[in-house]
Amino acid sequence: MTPAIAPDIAVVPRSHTAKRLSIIDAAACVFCREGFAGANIDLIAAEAGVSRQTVYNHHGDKENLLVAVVREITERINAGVFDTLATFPDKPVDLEADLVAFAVRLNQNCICNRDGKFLRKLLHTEGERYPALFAGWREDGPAKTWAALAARFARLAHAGWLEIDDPDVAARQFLALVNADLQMAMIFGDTVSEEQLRTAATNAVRCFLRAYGKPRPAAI
Amino acid sequence: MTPAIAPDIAVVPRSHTAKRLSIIDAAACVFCREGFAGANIDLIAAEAGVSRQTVYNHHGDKENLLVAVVREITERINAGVFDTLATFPDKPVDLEADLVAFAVRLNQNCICNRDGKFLRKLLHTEGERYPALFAGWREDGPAKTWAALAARFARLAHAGWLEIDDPDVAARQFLALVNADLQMAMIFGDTVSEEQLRTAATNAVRCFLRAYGKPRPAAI
Amino acid sequence: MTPAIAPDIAVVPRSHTAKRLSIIDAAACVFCREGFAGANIDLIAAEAGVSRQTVYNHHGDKENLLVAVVREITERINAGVFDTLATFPDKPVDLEADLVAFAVRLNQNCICNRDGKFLRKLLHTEGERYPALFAGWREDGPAKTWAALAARFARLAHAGWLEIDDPDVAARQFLALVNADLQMAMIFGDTVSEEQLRTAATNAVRCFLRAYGKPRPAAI
Amino acid sequence: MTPAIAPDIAVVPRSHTAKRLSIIDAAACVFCREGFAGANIDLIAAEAGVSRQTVYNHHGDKENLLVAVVREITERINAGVFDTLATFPDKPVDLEADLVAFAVRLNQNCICNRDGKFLRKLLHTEGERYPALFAGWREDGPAKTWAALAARFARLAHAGWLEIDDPDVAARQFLALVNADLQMAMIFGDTVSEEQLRTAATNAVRCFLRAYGKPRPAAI
DNA sequence: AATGAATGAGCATTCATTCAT
DNA sequence: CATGAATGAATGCTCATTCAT
Repeated sequence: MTPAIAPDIAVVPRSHTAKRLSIIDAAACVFCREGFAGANIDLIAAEAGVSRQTVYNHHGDKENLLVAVVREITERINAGVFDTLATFPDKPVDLEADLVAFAVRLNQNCICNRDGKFLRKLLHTEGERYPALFAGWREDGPAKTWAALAARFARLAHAGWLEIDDPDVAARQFLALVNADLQMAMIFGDTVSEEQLRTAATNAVRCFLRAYGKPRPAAI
Repeated sequence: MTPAIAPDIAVVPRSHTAKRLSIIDAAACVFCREGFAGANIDLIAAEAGVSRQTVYNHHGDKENLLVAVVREITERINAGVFDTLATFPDKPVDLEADLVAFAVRLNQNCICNRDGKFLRKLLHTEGERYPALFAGWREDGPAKTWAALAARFARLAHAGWLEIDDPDVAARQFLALVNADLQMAMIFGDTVSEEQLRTAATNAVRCFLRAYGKPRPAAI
Repeated sequence: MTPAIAPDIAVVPRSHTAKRLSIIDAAACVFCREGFAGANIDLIAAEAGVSRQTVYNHHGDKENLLVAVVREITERINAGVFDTLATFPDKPVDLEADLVAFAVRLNQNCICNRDGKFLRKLLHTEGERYPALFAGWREDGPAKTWAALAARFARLAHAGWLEIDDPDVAARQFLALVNADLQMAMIFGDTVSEEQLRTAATNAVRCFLRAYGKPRPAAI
Repeated sequence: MTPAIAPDIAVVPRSHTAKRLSIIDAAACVFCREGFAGANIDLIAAEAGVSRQTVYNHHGDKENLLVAVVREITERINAGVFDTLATFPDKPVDLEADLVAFAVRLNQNCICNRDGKFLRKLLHTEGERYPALFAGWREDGPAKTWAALAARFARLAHAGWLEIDDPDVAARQFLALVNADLQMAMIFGDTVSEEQLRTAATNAVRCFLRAYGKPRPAAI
């Protein structure tokens, strides 16, 4: 009955973790759609494919479940943002093209994807009521990613690609520009095409470079 | 029962309209704080200083009340935006200073005030679920205000103050930049100081002008 | 619309108070039958002939309802005990007969009646879990009634009818004897006949007088 | 699976019976604390140090478990009472001292101990609802112990130590007096000191002997 | 228009009980 | 025998909505 192959050792925990994850995903989905108060635990359970009891066994409480969801999502988002930040064009060939590609990745992987949408909605619906819920995210998320992005801009400035007074401000502005054309779509849940992503990124980067770009640095 | 004397005509309707307004204000407040599902009609009634029945007499239904709230708020917001747009510096003296003042007004009167916050929250919490609710706003709001702002930019460009390819894009970018520094504060309901408003506007306008400004047009 | 006759003035409050009382009575009944945990608020409401909401409007909470029940019952019991104490034979003609009559009244009006049964059951089922609930009762009930009864015995002793060392002990013993024959019946909710009451009282008083009675005091 | 060697025979059954007992003890404890309806099988299992399944394996049902608890406790109580009855002073030297010692033992071993408390609570909480549960106890318990005690008193009376009309009544009264001073403490679960026990017993016996004692019989 | 009650639905949560591993 | 999940029924409580006064 118990085969000798290793993977099975992981079977029970896997199903456990898998259930945990599917619960959190379903909960995120329902919380976003209906808000915390409007979310129905039975619906979450059904959407996760588990019984109501399992939800309670795993998370004990609706509020607890929200906490777990926020934690999970913010962790994923943070990880995604840092991954994407790592693709920032430190030694660009064609700065505009590189920044556009970067902006597209940012939108695709962090802002316009499922998790990004969840986080944004949760922030707006519950951010003011449970600030503590998002305190961790603020510290590990924006506080650090904005600084990291600012550092990249500062390096580009130092290398002669950009002309920037305050890299922090520039970083926030870059992100604001990158989102400028997509906000409405995301609020109403419209699906965003690749082309829209690219256009938005291009618009943003062009504006950004008109503001802060320098006539390409002297090549050595 | 309805006497013919004038005073009464004023008294009853006034209190009627006043109640209507206070109900809508209270409802807006509670809907934003608690979300539609979490909002309690008794609480709204209490916060409006009227009885539950009066709420039903006026609006008939929770959903109806939401509709009324959205209508009222979007109307106010739209009016405010157009009022503020009217203060756009068409014939600027000091373009940067004029744009900064404009941006401050925009934030102060349309985006960071009570109604702006309400609309933003409602958009995020209910926008995806009841897109129809906001269809009117989209048409009368962003669609027109963005165009109007784009037209102003186009005129400035034509007058030699700006160098713009696509005024629509520039308008969206201007708005995005104006909000860049304040989003987090607004999500968490922090109070925003005058100075923060001014700094945010200054940052935004500087970036915008670095991107699209021209060495002041030749004065005649 | 408002008739001049007095009774009507009391109509609304009456129904309110009447409902309050019927809720408490029903709750007492159900709490005793099923215990606090087993009591079903819907059942209480039904038994009281009101809607569930009315129960919540009046008492807010299951626990609160229990508190109200205990308060009401202990008040009634205390009042009944003091009323009965007032019938204690201070200047007896036939001491035995007088004490028997007193004991019968005590059992009938305070111990074997509905309220007495309720209080006893609540004491046993919830006394250890919510001692605070009954703190008031202990102070205003036993503490005072025992003392009052002891005082009566002391006076009888002083008048030469009894020979008592410690009136407090005697009072407790009198009560214990009065109940000796009825405990089992009350635990199982058997109905107690008048005759049983009288026999129990007679047995108790005979024992008590054999222990503490004096060969009738010298008549003047 | 079940080896033929003796030790195992002892081990498995022992643990089995031990578990059975610890389940019943835990159940008794929880039933008394929370009442039947409020008792949680998981809690009982945890308190017994076994798994929920084991509880079901042993007793099959919550109601069944209650039956087992009542059976066990009443058996223990009955056994205890008869053991104590066996220590009744049949040929007393100092009747008062002997009866006091007997009363102390009675309280200590049968009434104020864990089982006594459990039985009393169960009687009050479930006695009226499930009279059948306690039918066995009534027959094997009070019916017999009261008779046995009455017989002892009758013998003492015959031997000239007591003067009693109805030994049954005297037996009930003795028990009532013995408990008079401790009821309140037991209802609220207060711990009862040795001294309190002795005082209560002394008070009771003094009263009893004043009522029924005779100037010590002439020694032969 | 306000107040209090009622109705009926909904929902979070608990729990007894069973099943598979 | 333990663990964890599942099922299904309760149950406390809230709430939208209506009605009567």
